[in-house]
Amino acid sequence: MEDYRNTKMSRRERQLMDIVYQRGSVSVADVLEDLPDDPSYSTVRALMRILEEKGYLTHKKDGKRYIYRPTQPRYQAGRSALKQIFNTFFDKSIEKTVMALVSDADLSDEELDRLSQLIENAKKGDTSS
Amino acid sequence: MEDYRNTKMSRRERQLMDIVYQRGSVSVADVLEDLPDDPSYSTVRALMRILEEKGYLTHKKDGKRYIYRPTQPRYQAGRSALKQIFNTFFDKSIEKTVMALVSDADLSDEELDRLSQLIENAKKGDTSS
DNA sequence: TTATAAGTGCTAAAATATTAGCACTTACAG
DNA sequence: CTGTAAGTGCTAATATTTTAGCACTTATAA
Repeated sequence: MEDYRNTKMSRRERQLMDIVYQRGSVSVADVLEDLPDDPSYSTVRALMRILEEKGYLTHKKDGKRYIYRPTQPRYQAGRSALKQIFNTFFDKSIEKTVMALVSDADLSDEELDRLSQLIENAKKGDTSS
Repeated sequence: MEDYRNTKMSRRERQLMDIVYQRGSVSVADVLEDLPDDPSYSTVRALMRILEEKGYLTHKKDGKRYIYRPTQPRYQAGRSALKQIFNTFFDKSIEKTVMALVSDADLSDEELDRLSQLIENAKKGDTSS
Protein backbone atom coordinates (compact mmCIF):
# COMPACT_ATOMS: atom_id res chain seq x y z
CA MET A 1 0.00 0.00 0.00
CA GLU A 2 1.08 3.44 -0.96
CA ASP A 3 1.71 6.33 1.39
CA TYR A 4 -1.58 8.00 2.18
CA ARG A 5 0.08 11.37 2.16
CA ASN A 6 0.09 11.27 -1.56
CA THR A 7 -1.70 13.24 -4.18
CA LYS A 8 -4.68 10.94 -4.24
CA MET A 9 -5.91 12.01 -0.85
CA SER A 10 -8.26 14.88 -0.17
CA ARG A 11 -7.89 17.36 2.61
CA ARG A 12 -10.31 15.84 5.08
CA GLU A 13 -9.24 12.34 4.23
CA ARG A 14 -5.67 13.10 5.13
CA GLN A 15 -6.76 14.79 8.28
CA LEU A 16 -8.71 11.73 9.37
CA MET A 17 -5.89 9.38 8.51
CA ASP A 18 -3.55 11.43 10.65
CA ILE A 19 -5.89 11.03 13.55
CA VAL A 20 -6.17 7.31 12.95
CA TYR A 21 -2.41 6.93 12.91
CA GLN A 22 -2.00 9.03 16.00
CA ARG A 23 -4.47 6.99 17.94
CA GLY A 24 -3.76 3.61 16.43
CA SER A 25 -7.40 2.62 16.27
CA VAL A 26 -10.51 4.72 16.51
CA SER A 27 -14.26 4.83 16.72
CA VAL A 28 -16.13 7.56 14.91
CA ALA A 29 -16.59 9.29 18.23
CA ASP A 30 -12.84 9.29 18.82
CA VAL A 31 -12.20 10.94 15.50
CA LEU A 32 -14.84 13.52 16.15
CA GLU A 33 -13.16 14.34 19.43
CA ASP A 34 -9.93 15.19 17.65
CA LEU A 35 -11.47 17.36 14.98
CA PRO A 36 -11.24 21.04 15.90
CA ASP A 37 -14.20 22.14 13.82
CA ASP A 38 -16.85 19.60 14.55
CA PRO A 39 -18.62 18.20 11.57
CA SER A 40 -21.58 15.93 12.14
CA TYR A 41 -21.36 12.31 13.09
CA SER A 42 -22.71 11.44 9.66
CA THR A 43 -19.98 13.38 7.98
CA VAL A 44 -17.20 11.56 9.69
CA ARG A 45 -18.87 8.24 9.09
CA ALA A 46 -19.12 8.95 5.40
CA LEU A 47 -15.44 9.77 5.23
CA MET A 48 -14.46 6.65 7.11
CA ARG A 49 -16.45 4.56 4.70
CA ILE A 50 -14.74 6.20 1.75
CA LEU A 51 -11.35 5.62 3.28
CA GLU A 52 -12.25 2.01 3.78
CA GLU A 53 -13.42 1.69 0.20
CA LYS A 54 -10.15 3.14 -0.96
CA GLY A 55 -8.31 0.55 1.06
CA TYR A 56 -6.69 2.72 3.71
CA LEU A 57 -8.80 1.51 6.60
CA THR A 58 -10.53 -1.61 7.84
CA HIS A 59 -12.99 -1.99 10.64
CA LYS A 60 -14.14 -4.60 13.05
CA LYS A 61 -17.22 -4.51 15.19
CA ASP A 62 -16.97 -3.78 18.88
CA GLY A 63 -20.41 -4.10 20.40
CA LYS A 64 -22.56 -2.02 18.18
CA ARG A 65 -19.89 0.27 16.91
CA TYR A 66 -17.06 0.08 14.43
CA ILE A 67 -13.43 0.30 15.34
CA TYR A 68 -11.25 1.40 12.48
CA ARG A 69 -7.58 0.66 11.92
CA PRO A 70 -5.18 1.58 9.18
CA THR A 71 -4.36 -1.19 6.73
CA GLN A 72 -0.78 -0.03 6.34
CA PRO A 73 1.21 -0.48 9.55
CA ARG A 74 2.09 2.69 11.35
CA TYR A 75 5.79 2.27 11.17
CA GLN A 76 5.73 1.67 7.46
CA ALA A 77 3.49 4.66 6.82
CA GLY A 78 5.77 6.76 8.97
CA ARG A 79 8.89 5.83 7.09
CA SER A 80 7.21 6.59 3.84
CA ALA A 81 6.02 9.97 5.05
CA LEU A 82 9.44 10.72 6.42
CA LYS A 83 11.06 9.90 3.14
CA GLN A 84 8.85 12.36 1.36
CA ILE A 85 9.81 15.12 3.76
CA PHE A 86 13.47 14.55 3.39
CA ASN A 87 13.14 14.47 -0.39
CA THR A 88 11.23 17.72 -0.47
CA PHE A 89 12.99 19.82 2.13
CA PHE A 90 16.35 18.35 2.95
CA ASP A 91 17.93 17.52 -0.40
CA LYS A 92 17.62 13.82 0.38
CA SER A 93 20.25 14.26 3.03
CA ILE A 94 19.90 12.15 6.15
CA GLU A 95 22.28 14.43 7.95
CA LYS A 96 20.32 17.56 7.23
CA THR A 97 17.13 15.87 8.26
CA VAL A 98 18.52 14.53 11.51
CA MET A 99 20.06 17.87 12.33
CA ALA A 100 16.75 19.60 11.80
CA LEU A 101 15.07 17.15 14.12
CA VAL A 102 17.67 17.44 16.80
CA SER A 103 18.05 21.17 16.71
CA ASP A 104 14.35 21.60 17.15
CA ALA A 105 14.06 19.35 20.14
CA ASP A 106 16.33 21.00 22.65
CA LEU A 107 17.73 17.72 23.93
CA SER A 108 19.95 17.41 26.96
CA ASP A 109 23.54 16.30 26.58
CA GLU A 110 22.60 12.91 27.94
CA GLU A 111 19.88 12.46 25.37
CA LEU A 112 22.22 13.47 22.60
CA ASP A 113 24.76 10.94 23.83
CA ARG A 114 22.19 8.25 23.82
CA LEU A 115 21.11 9.12 20.32
CA SER A 116 24.61 9.11 18.97
CA GLN A 117 25.20 5.80 20.68
CA LEU A 118 22.10 4.40 19.07
CA ILE A 119 23.40 5.33 15.66
CA GLU A 120 26.75 3.77 16.37
CA ASN A 121 24.95 0.59 17.23
CA ALA A 122 23.21 0.58 13.89
CA LYS A 123 26.50 -0.16 12.19
CA LYS A 124 26.30 -3.20 10.03
CA GLY A 125 29.16 -5.31 11.26
CA ASP A 126 28.53 -4.27 14.82
CA THR A 127 28.51 -7.12 17.32
CA SER A 128 29.44 -5.06 20.35
CA SER A 129 25.89 -4.85 21.68
CA MET B 1 3.56 31.63 8.40
CA GLU B 2 2.00 28.34 9.16
CA ASP B 3 3.07 24.99 7.74
CA TYR B 4 1.50 24.55 4.33
CA ARG B 5 1.00 20.88 5.01
CA ASN B 6 -1.92 21.69 7.16
CA THR B 7 -5.61 21.14 6.85
CA LYS B 8 -6.17 24.39 5.03
CA MET B 9 -4.50 23.20 1.88
CA SER B 10 -6.19 21.36 -0.95
CA ARG B 11 -4.76 18.40 -2.75
CA ARG B 12 -3.36 20.18 -5.78
CA GLU B 13 -2.20 23.10 -3.75
CA ARG B 14 -0.06 20.87 -1.57
CA GLN B 15 1.26 19.11 -4.59
CA LEU B 16 2.34 22.37 -6.16
CA MET B 17 3.92 23.62 -2.96
CA ASP B 18 5.96 20.45 -2.73
CA ILE B 19 7.28 21.09 -6.20
CA VAL B 20 8.09 24.67 -5.34
CA TYR B 21 10.01 23.61 -2.25
CA GLN B 22 11.85 20.92 -4.12
CA ARG B 23 12.99 23.30 -6.80
CA GLY B 24 13.41 26.40 -4.71
CA SER B 25 11.92 28.69 -7.30
CA VAL B 26 9.82 27.91 -10.32
CA SER B 27 8.14 29.16 -13.44
CA VAL B 28 4.77 27.79 -14.42
CA ALA B 29 6.49 25.69 -17.05
CA ASP B 30 8.77 24.17 -14.40
CA VAL B 31 5.83 23.13 -12.32
CA LEU B 32 4.09 21.65 -15.28
CA GLU B 33 7.17 19.60 -16.00
CA ASP B 34 7.00 17.99 -12.58
CA LEU B 35 3.32 17.16 -12.69
CA PRO B 36 2.76 13.56 -13.76
CA ASP B 37 -0.71 14.13 -15.14
CA ASP B 38 -0.45 17.25 -17.16
CA PRO B 39 -3.11 19.81 -16.57
CA SER B 40 -3.21 22.85 -18.81
CA TYR B 41 -0.99 25.84 -18.45
CA SER B 42 -4.03 27.83 -17.36
CA THR B 43 -4.76 25.41 -14.63
CA VAL B 44 -1.38 25.66 -13.04
CA ARG B 45 -1.39 29.41 -13.37
CA ALA B 46 -4.70 29.63 -11.60
CA LEU B 47 -3.39 27.56 -8.72
CA MET B 48 -0.24 29.60 -8.42
CA ARG B 49 -2.30 32.74 -8.20
CA ILE B 50 -4.43 31.23 -5.48
CA LEU B 51 -1.39 30.15 -3.53
CA GLU B 52 -0.03 33.64 -3.82
CA GLU B 53 -3.32 35.13 -2.64
CA LYS B 54 -3.21 32.82 0.35
CA GLY B 55 0.25 34.04 1.15
CA TYR B 56 2.29 30.93 0.47
CA LEU B 57 4.03 32.22 -2.62
CA THR B 58 5.36 35.43 -4.11
CA HIS B 59 6.55 36.11 -7.59
CA LYS B 60 8.92 38.42 -9.39
CA LYS B 61 9.08 39.04 -13.09
CA ASP B 62 11.83 37.53 -15.16
CA GLY B 63 11.51 38.81 -18.69
CA LYS B 64 7.92 38.19 -19.52
CA ARG B 65 7.33 35.36 -17.12
CA TYR B 66 6.81 34.99 -13.40
CA ILE B 67 9.18 33.24 -11.11
CA TYR B 68 7.56 32.03 -7.94
CA ARG B 69 9.15 31.43 -4.57
CA PRO B 70 7.77 30.27 -1.25
CA THR B 71 7.29 32.96 1.37
CA GLN B 72 8.24 30.65 4.19
CA PRO B 73 11.91 29.62 4.03
CA ARG B 74 12.53 26.07 3.06
CA TYR B 75 14.32 25.09 6.19
CA GLN B 76 11.57 26.41 8.38
CA ALA B 77 8.86 24.70 6.37
CA GLY B 78 10.84 21.49 6.53
CA ARG B 79 11.19 21.54 10.27
CA SER B 80 7.52 22.14 10.65
CA ALA B 81 6.63 19.29 8.32
CA LEU B 82 9.06 17.05 10.11
CA LYS B 83 7.53 17.84 13.43
CA GLN B 84 4.15 16.82 12.20
CA ILE B 85 5.46 13.48 11.03
CA PHE B 86 7.13 12.69 14.27
CA ASN B 87 3.98 13.64 16.18
CA THR B 88 1.80 11.45 14.06
CA PHE B 89 3.91 8.36 13.53
CA PHE B 90 6.71 8.25 16.03
CA ASP B 91 5.13 9.07 19.39
CA LYS B 92 6.98 12.37 19.45
CA SER B 93 10.17 10.44 19.93
CA ILE B 94 13.27 11.84 18.31
CA GLU B 95 14.97 8.50 18.71
CA LYS B 96 12.29 6.57 16.91
CA THR B 97 12.24 9.10 14.12
CA VAL B 98 15.97 9.12 13.66
CA MET B 99 16.09 5.35 13.73
CA ALA B 100 13.45 5.15 11.04
CA LEU B 101 15.42 7.54 8.88
CA VAL B 102 18.67 5.75 9.37
CA SER B 103 17.35 2.24 8.96
CA ASP B 104 15.79 3.17 5.67
CA ALA B 105 18.89 4.72 4.21
CA ASP B 106 21.35 1.86 4.23
CA LEU B 107 24.26 4.02 5.29
CA SER B 108 27.83 2.82 5.39
CA ASP B 109 29.65 2.52 8.69
CA GLU B 110 31.58 5.65 7.88
CA GLU B 111 28.44 7.62 7.27
CA LEU B 112 26.95 6.41 10.50
CA ASP B 113 30.08 7.47 12.32
CA ARG B 114 29.90 10.88 10.84
CA LEU B 115 26.27 11.22 11.79
CA SER B 116 26.83 10.18 15.35
CA GLN B 117 29.74 12.60 15.53
CA LEU B 118 27.53 15.36 14.28
CA ILE B 119 25.08 14.73 17.06
CA GLU B 120 27.82 14.72 19.63
CA ASN B 121 28.85 18.11 18.37
CA ALA B 122 25.37 19.43 18.91
CA LYS B 123 25.86 19.19 22.65
CA LYS B 124 25.17 22.44 24.37
CA GLY B 125 28.31 23.09 26.31
CA ASP B 126 30.46 21.58 23.63
CA THR B 127 33.54 23.59 22.75
CA SER B 128 35.59 20.70 21.40
CA SER B 129 34.92 21.52 17.77
C1' DT C 1 8.11 48.98 -36.60
C1' DT C 2 5.56 44.95 -36.44
C1' DA C 3 4.52 39.89 -36.38
C1' DT C 4 4.51 36.31 -33.33
C1' DA C 5 5.41 33.14 -29.69
C1' DA C 6 5.06 32.84 -25.01
C1' DG C 7 3.37 34.81 -21.37
C1' DT C 8 -0.65 36.71 -18.05
C1' DG C 9 -5.76 38.05 -16.13
C1' DC C 10 -10.06 36.89 -15.57
C1' DT C 11 -14.13 34.05 -15.69
C1' DA C 12 -17.12 30.36 -15.54
C1' DA C 13 -18.09 25.37 -16.32
C1' DA C 14 -17.23 20.70 -14.58
C1' DA C 15 -15.61 17.55 -11.31
C1' DT C 16 -14.80 16.32 -6.69
C1' DA C 17 -15.16 16.53 -1.86
C1' DT C 18 -17.79 17.58 2.07
C1' DT C 19 -21.73 17.74 4.54
C1' DA C 20 -25.91 16.30 6.90
C1' DG C 21 -30.63 14.09 6.83
C1' DC C 22 -33.57 10.24 7.34
C1' DA C 23 -34.62 5.45 7.77
C1' DC C 24 -32.99 1.36 9.65
C1' DT C 25 -30.29 -1.78 13.28
C1' DT C 26 -28.32 -3.23 17.42
C1' DA C 27 -27.15 -3.82 22.27
C1' DC C 28 -28.72 -3.44 26.58
C1' DA C 29 -31.31 -1.81 30.79
C1' DG C 30 -35.55 -2.29 33.13
C1' DC D 1 -39.89 -8.92 25.96
C1' DT D 2 -39.78 -3.98 24.76
C1' DG D 3 -38.15 0.94 24.76
C1' DT D 4 -34.43 3.65 23.82
C1' DA D 5 -29.95 5.50 23.12
C1' DA D 6 -26.28 4.99 20.19
C1' DG D 7 -24.92 3.18 16.33
C1' DT D 8 -24.95 2.29 10.86
C1' DG D 9 -26.41 2.65 5.44
C1' DC D 10 -27.65 5.21 1.97
C1' DT D 11 -28.62 9.37 -0.55
C1' DA D 12 -28.65 13.84 -2.16
C1' DA D 13 -27.72 18.84 -1.53
C1' DT D 14 -23.97 22.15 -1.02
C1' DA D 15 -19.42 23.88 -1.10
C1' DT D 16 -14.99 23.71 -2.77
C1' DT D 17 -11.53 22.60 -5.95
C1' DT D 18 -9.96 21.98 -10.34
C1' DT D 19 -10.02 22.83 -14.89
C1' DA D 20 -9.58 25.26 -19.28
C1' DG D 21 -11.09 29.02 -22.52
C1' DC D 22 -10.62 33.50 -24.40
C1' DA D 23 -8.93 38.13 -24.55
C1' DC D 24 -5.12 40.80 -23.55
C1' DT D 25 0.17 41.89 -22.85
C1' DT D 26 5.04 41.59 -23.42
C1' DA D 27 9.60 40.61 -25.19
C1' DT D 28 12.11 39.78 -29.13
C1' DA D 29 13.60 38.64 -33.78
C1' DA D 30 13.35 40.00 -38.50
